[in-house]
Amino acid sequence: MTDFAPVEEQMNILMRGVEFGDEQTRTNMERELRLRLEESRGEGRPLRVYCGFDPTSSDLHLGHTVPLRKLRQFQELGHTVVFLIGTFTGTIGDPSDKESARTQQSLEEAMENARSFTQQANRVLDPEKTVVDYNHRWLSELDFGGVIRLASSFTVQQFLARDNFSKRHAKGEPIWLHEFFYALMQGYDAIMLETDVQIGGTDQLFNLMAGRTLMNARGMRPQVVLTFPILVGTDGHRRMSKSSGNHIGIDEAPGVIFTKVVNLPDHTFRNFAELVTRWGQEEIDQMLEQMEAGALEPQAAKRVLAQEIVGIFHGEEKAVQAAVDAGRMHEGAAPSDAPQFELSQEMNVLDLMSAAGMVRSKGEARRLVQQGGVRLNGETVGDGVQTSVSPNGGESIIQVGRKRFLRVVSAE
RNA sequence: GGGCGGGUGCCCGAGUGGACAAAGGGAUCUGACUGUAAAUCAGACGGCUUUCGCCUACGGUGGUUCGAAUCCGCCCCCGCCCA
Repeated sequence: MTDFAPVEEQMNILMRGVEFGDEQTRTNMERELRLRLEESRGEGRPLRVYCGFDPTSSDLHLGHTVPLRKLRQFQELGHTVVFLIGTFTGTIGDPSDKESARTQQSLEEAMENARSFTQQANRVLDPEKTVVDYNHRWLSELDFGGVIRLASSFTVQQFLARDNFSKRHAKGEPIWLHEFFYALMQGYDAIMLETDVQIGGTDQLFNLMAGRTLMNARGMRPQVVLTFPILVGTDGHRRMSKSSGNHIGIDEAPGVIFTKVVNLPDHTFRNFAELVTRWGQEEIDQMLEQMEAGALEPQAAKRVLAQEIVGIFHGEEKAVQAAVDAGRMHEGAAPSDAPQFELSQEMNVLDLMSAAGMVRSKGEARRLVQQGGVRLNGETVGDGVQTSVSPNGGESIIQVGRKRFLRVVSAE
């Protein structure tokens, strides 16, 4: 039998970073969680905690790591964590993201994505203590009568009250009927998993609450829900997501993550520091104060942040290297992880850029040269056709703009 | 089922027979400036091509026309209102 830490000690860790946007909800959830922890400790029974993830892409980004790290905390306190992959929900399309409201994937695609997804999640979770499950297992078994019974717990008004739907309704944008079922599906997940706690982003509050409603309707004890602030993307405003193209993937190269973090708008510092670093609150507040007072350059602060984030996913060594590379790039030198191209015959700069995949088309390469954006060994290329590189055994560096580098070496 | 309004490039959106690879904005990229940022300014922004030019593109398809994103037929899809 597991020995659990004192309840207040657990509460301290678990409630950190939790945000509901509503005081009453917070008070209620805090009370319910405390009660469950007390029971858990008394009975020596771990709580079942879950969070669902959409396998819409095969890569995890920093936004995903926020709930993952909370799951990790539950694991470390001895509770059972279910990493649920929305293999079925993914085939429906997520209404929280208007772009993907209609994109529906096949189960095969979802399973395929789920594989690398899980692998990446294991960098944050403790694989030994994680139960991985897939919701198509029960959702695809549900018959129409079952769906209707779930639906009968809600009114249309309840759904229309949801921000996401009411906005689209007001603007005359499509709201698909199947999107309503998304909440039902998530709620059904909670029922089937018999969860004690479900966590998610604040944008998921409605869905998590729907789970409570459904559990209640079934005579089950409603799950405790904990929600977390949304991590913004590299644009500094919209929620981080791959489809918005403002994501920072945890599987991206150290140098890429480092650069993306340093280039974040200053005002996102708190958001990132609180949600994706291992730093304590005091430490973060102190940095913010120093920045406020002008004692700490935001740029320098973001470099520290970048190194911390790279360190979390790639280790300290890579993080230091990324910082060094960033410095080199600033001076116009190629970073250590610059892609390499093996040249076997003399080529002009345009063909070379195109062959190496630095540009989408030769037209783009031509334009970049015209705009003075291409340098060969530090010298701006004036004519992409006249300037060529030959495989003479040495190394040449082609640079596009400030951050795209290519090492050209001779093929054997 | 009926009436009306729509479907345009990565996104939003103008364009209702030739001057349209298609206004404008956003996103993105390059240059200047700068804190490797933001803001600002300048330029670029379908593909091939040194240039001329050619090809592909305005929901789909078939027409009309010397010529269509623009007109006509059929089909698919969305919104609003009525039932």
